[in-house]
Amino acid sequence: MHKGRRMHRHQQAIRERKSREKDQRIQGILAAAKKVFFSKGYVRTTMDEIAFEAQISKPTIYQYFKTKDELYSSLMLPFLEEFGSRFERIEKKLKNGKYATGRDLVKDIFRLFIRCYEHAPDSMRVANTFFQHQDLISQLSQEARSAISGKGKYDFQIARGVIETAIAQGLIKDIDSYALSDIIWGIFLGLTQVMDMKSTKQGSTDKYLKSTLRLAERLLVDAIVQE
Amino acid sequence: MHKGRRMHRHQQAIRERKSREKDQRIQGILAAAKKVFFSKGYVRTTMDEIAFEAQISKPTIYQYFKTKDELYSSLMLPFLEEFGSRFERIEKKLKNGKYATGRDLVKDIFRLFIRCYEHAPDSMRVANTFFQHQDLISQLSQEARSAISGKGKYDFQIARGVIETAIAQGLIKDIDSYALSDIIWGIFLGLTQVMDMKSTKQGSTDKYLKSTLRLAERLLVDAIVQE
DNA sequence: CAAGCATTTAACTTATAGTTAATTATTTAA
DNA sequence: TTAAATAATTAACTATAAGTTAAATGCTTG
Repeated sequence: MHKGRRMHRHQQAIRERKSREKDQRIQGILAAAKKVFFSKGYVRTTMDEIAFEAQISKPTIYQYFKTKDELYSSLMLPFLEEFGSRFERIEKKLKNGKYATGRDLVKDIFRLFIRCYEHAPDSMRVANTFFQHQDLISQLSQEARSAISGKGKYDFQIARGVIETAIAQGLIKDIDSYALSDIIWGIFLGLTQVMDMKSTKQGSTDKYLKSTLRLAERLLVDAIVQE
Repeated sequence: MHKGRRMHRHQQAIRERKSREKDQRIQGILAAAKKVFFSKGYVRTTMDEIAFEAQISKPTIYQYFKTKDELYSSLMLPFLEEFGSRFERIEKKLKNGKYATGRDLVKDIFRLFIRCYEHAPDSMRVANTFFQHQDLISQLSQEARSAISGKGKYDFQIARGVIETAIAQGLIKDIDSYALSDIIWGIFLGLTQVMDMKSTKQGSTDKYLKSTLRLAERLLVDAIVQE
């Protein structure tokens, strides 16, 4: 009986390691893919190059990702998750009555966007480019599609919930929360893109993006904060 | 002598017709390309299908457009031109002192975006997706690249000029005109994209986009108009 | 009618996504 | 220690699409 139980624990441990290794492999592929997709763009990225970058063979990639599209889309998930969890923190703070003014709330929301951008600017760009490929989304496997659009919808929802709570608390003016949350997302998405359009090179862009976001924040505060 | 002159005029007329026909051919290709690119997206669009849609053969396309990328990018030009000329009209009106309030000016700017969107929503979307393909731009022929980026820069400039003039006239508050014009472009670009993200289907989107834009307009007016 | 032009046809080359089967290496369980 | 299972690699393959080419066709002009 003892032996049987030890055995079982051993197998358990092995399964854990295997799953860990599998995860590492997937992470390795994702990291390589992100690097190549970001530097070359979707169209000019080849699976062979990703395999080379990840130091594995091409069929191995296909063992973990059905298609190029699916690999590309998978880069979105961790990013959307980070957005969501950061929003959740703001939501918690808001529900605990930690925001004295709407200004503070808006400041935190903008800080969230900037942090996400700073934390992973390449992911951010990949995310932005992803949304242009509407046609890709529909081609994904059911699984991948529902995972991504689910996370995306969740992020939208939680952002809207934050706005609604803020309105209920009288922190910001009574405005259509759907539209307002779309506007805030839109400002951020649009601004990062405008920046990318204007300067082919990077570098000084980040600083300018941040100062422009600060102005956008100020304008938004002027427009929506309840005095 | 008479005969020689008539001859010359005749040749001239023929050259004109030829150039007109050439232009028609190009327009036909562009129209077909726009249709296919918009319905299928860049990746899944084939040159054979564009040729079929335009009712010409594939090599003929390559007579007018070096590559698929260049054809894709060329769809941008008329769009950027329309933007520019609409902005020029606003600029003229502004310089003639036709705007009594900043609110009227902002309203016209938003109307401009909505008109461009209504007039050619597919171009608008193509334009949006175009800017994600940073990698495409660098691959274009010198000619195509400078034409597009030139027009794009011009549009940015004229928008900024309008804002500066409005500030000088005391219609809107004294705000960094570069940043403010980026924010306005960003709102529009971002919002159309957020809309595209949220609804895979179209239809009701347009109405919702317009009402959201109206809210954005109101917020912007509240934030930047000088009272 | 002959010369010049744009267009088409039909083939081709090249690149890449995606797949497969045989082989090799590694790990596990007895 | 060894047989079985697992995972990866190799090296091929298919299919599709971009881009090219040359010869043939037809239309316009002089």
